[in-house]
Amino acid sequence: MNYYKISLLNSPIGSYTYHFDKNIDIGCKVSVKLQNRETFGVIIESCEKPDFETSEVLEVLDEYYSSNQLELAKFISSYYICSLGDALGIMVAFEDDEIKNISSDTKSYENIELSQKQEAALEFLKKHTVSLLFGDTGSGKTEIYMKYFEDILSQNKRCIFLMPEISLTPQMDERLKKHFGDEVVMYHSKLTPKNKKIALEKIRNGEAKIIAGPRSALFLPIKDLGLIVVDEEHDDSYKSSSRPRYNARDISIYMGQLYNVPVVLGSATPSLTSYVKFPHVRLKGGHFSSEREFIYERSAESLSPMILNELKSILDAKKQAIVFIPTRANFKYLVCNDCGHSYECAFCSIGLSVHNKSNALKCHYCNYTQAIPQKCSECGSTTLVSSRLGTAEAVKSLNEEFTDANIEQFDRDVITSNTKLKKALKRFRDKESDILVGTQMLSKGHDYHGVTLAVVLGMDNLLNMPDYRSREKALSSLLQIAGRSGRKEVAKVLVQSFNEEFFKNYLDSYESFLDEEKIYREGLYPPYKKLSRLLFSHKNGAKARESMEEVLDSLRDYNGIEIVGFGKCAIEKIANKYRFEILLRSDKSTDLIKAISRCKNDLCEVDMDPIEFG
DNA sequence: AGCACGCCGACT
DNA sequence: GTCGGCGTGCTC
Repeated sequence: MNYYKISLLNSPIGSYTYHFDKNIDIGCKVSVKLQNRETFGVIIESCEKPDFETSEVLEVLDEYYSSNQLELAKFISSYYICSLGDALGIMVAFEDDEIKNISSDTKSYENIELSQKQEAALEFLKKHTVSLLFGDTGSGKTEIYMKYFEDILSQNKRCIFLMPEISLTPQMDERLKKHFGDEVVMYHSKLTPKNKKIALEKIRNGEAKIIAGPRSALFLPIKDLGLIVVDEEHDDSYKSSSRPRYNARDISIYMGQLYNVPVVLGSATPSLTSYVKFPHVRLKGGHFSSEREFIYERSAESLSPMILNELKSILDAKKQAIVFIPTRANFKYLVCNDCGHSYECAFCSIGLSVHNKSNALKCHYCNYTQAIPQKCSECGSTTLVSSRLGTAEAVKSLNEEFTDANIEQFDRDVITSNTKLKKALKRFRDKESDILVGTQMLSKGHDYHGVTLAVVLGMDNLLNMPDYRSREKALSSLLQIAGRSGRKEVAKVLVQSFNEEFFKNYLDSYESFLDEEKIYREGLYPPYKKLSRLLFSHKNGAKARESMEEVLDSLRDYNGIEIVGFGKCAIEKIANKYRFEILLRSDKSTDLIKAISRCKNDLCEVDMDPIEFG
């Protein structure tokens, strides 16, 4: 009889021992019985007969995880401190199907003309195992990627092309498909089961040469990998916010070493971390040699007369504008003007957002919804005031102001599907709509050729977030939005902020910002220090606190780690669970990992290299 | 993570 | 009496 240590997929428990009469290869996916249910597991190693009773493996499937996948999973499980089963759970297994050897004869593509600068940049990327393509919006990063892809494809190898958000970039999709045809396969969670199956089959049999998608595209059954490109590498959506809380950008670097393939990170506003760690090549200026005029308005957030004036002249000239506001709904808060009572979610310590269209107060964390009250539930006063302008309200006001214009809301309350996204973008491109009012979604990789005015609100809210990256986040947001406009002609960017000095200093040179930010981070924050955040959440607040204190006590015995702070989270309660945290800092991630894996208890959730501090 | 087991309050 | 709430603890 053979005995095997088996990791249970998507289970937090460690590996268990099962037996089987025949030999099973390491990495095979099997089904096993656990308590009363059937679950999937992966053969990790064979072992001696243990001194307890074992169950039999129910079935050996024809799926398997490659040795590279197993090694990657082991790395993820140790670095992000999760079970091997959790790490393997984010991966898609290989199948024993035949690899179609589709003509390795070089397909001919429409020629991409690279400028000399682009050519030089490509040469730079090819010379380094990990490199950063630091190129302004419109400087032609995509052409460089595509040329690099052609090169890898001609060696009959595959490319992974990571993009920030699920299908948020139909333009990128079209562009790649136009050039590479069905050699490009998009893979993301929103695919229908049928399309998912088709995509996976192409990936498994090798027909897919460029596998494009969000962070999960990193873990697909790809053979003969030749290159990983991480576009918009600064984007926060590369960090997973559920277990395992991995960062796909960092995993890409690890995979580059594991698979011995080059990794290219690309961004117009690279993260300080990548800028410090990897050699970069700088591409300045856009194709359209456009200029942008930045205008500042020192004012609290509102659609001020100045903004309305600017928008009016754009509309009069039959041109287009985008308006950025980092807040959804009509307003973020509702407060009684008489007694000061503010409306909070019943289950989260978060203000409820005002959604006039559905006459609802909504919690953006747990989706709790209640009707908008007519009078204060505490004192009966009818003077309830809303604050913090949101996209829906801005659209409403602008519609009242400019009755002839077509103004569209562009956020995830309205753009709920890929189709709606494409349609909204098409209407804007065809000039059926004049102004787009949106959140971060506005800045995610779309080109708006006709836009000559970008209005940017709420930057001070971003800048004042209690987050060591708030400056980086605010400045990069502003630059990303500004980069969306004026792709053909001179454009204005109107920024409403009390922090003109900060933004003005760095707009022309993101690298000078990065260089100064280094000084601020030195000795305190990444990339110079490693951070880890331990989260404890439980319905019973006392329990969560006790659990935190227990871990805190044992952490004090470890050298090489610093306890930066502990206590209630900034958001004390989410979905009726009380939340406590410990923030740790160290020079070396190994010291953090060692201490945490020995001290953590079962309520403790580890967030290595955290980027959210709510 | 699931799922059973077990211990209390509410209802035919 | 039993149905079902969820708190606790185990799963090869």
